[in-house]
Amino acid sequence: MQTLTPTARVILGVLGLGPRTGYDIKKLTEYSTRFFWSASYGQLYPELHRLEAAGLVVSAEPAGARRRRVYELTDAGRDALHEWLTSDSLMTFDYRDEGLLKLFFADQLDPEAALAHVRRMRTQMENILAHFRMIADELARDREEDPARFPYLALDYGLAFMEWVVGWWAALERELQASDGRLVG
Amino acid sequence: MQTLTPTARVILGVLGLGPRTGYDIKKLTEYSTRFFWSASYGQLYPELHRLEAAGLVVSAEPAGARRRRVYELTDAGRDALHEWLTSDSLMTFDYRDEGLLKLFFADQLDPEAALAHVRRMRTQMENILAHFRMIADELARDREEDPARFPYLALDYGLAFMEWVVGWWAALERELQASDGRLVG
DNA sequence: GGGCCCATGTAAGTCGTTACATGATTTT
DNA sequence: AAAATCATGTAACGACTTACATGGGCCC
Repeated sequence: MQTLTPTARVILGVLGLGPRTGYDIKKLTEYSTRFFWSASYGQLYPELHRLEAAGLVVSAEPAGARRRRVYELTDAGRDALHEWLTSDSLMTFDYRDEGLLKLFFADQLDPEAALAHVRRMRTQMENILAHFRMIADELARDREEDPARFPYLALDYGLAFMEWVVGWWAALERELQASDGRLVG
Repeated sequence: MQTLTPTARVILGVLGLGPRTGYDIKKLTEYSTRFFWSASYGQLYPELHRLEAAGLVVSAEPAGARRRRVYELTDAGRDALHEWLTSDSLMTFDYRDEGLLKLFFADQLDPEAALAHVRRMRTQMENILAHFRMIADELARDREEDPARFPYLALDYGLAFMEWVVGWWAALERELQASDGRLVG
């Protein structure tokens, strides 16, 4: 059995929750896994076709006015999903942060410009955090009727992570401000 | 002036520190920015050619036995670098974490399998952290003669980040262990 | 009737990694 | 003499995003 492509992993995971259209999958990931695992239409639809050809999912076109194709897992698909979830091979862990790259080179800037960069970065991270909190608040409302547990843990990770990030940049900002102050005053 | 490609950003940043060969740039990033901004030969060499054609860098082939091409910034290149470092457009911030994706779907596993996943993830993150500490220790030795300041801040970020990550997974592991214990005992 | 959401798909372009090919020099 | 390191490059492949094309249904 060959390894699932990156996009196949989200697809199977989502279909494990129940039958969905490609559109449904996109919307769900947009709202939940997007921060740590996104999927775009350009990947999603072709991958659904490949998965069906490989026998891991089947689709049905329910009667109804609107053209739509609902996918669900086959037994083989469920096996592949379980195999992926429990396999202990190395898991993808990618991090790319342009703000950190600029910081790395900030010796090439004068102190005010470096401080300005740190401030910009702190602001940008605060915006992402604010967006996160909005989503968290929206989800908190449905939580009582939702039997799922782990999605909230993933959300907690995102929230706590962004809080940590904002804290790190804010602390650096204070530090640089203090040393700038000493130079000027 | 058009935006620099992702790889061009590291290249100009590194060349801002002084003349380097493509090989030098690779090695330096391998040891430092790799965690948050990597560069492979397949991107590096072609991009160096493009940057030279665009007039942002110039190369020289120094006399010597070994075939090598040393690049350095032109004035235009230095301008482009400064422009990038001080621009306030949105900075790339990508995060992809397969362990978190699996956690998101962990309601589909039985409690022991979910706990096993969390344990695996904690272990994997601990290994990355250990690798980080090794690099940090090596760098700490040269630090006294090194006038640079900001690269060490970026390293600190990486270290502190990985510590936070390990802490998060370890805490979750304890939590799940406790609730498993209640079910079993 | 207009605007929004549902819904599927493709094409083009960008970005990136891996593996390979090649060969010189230095170190052990 | 062998192994490691210096050094440059390309080809093939994989993954992803964006923009576009198309059209139906729902709600105000």
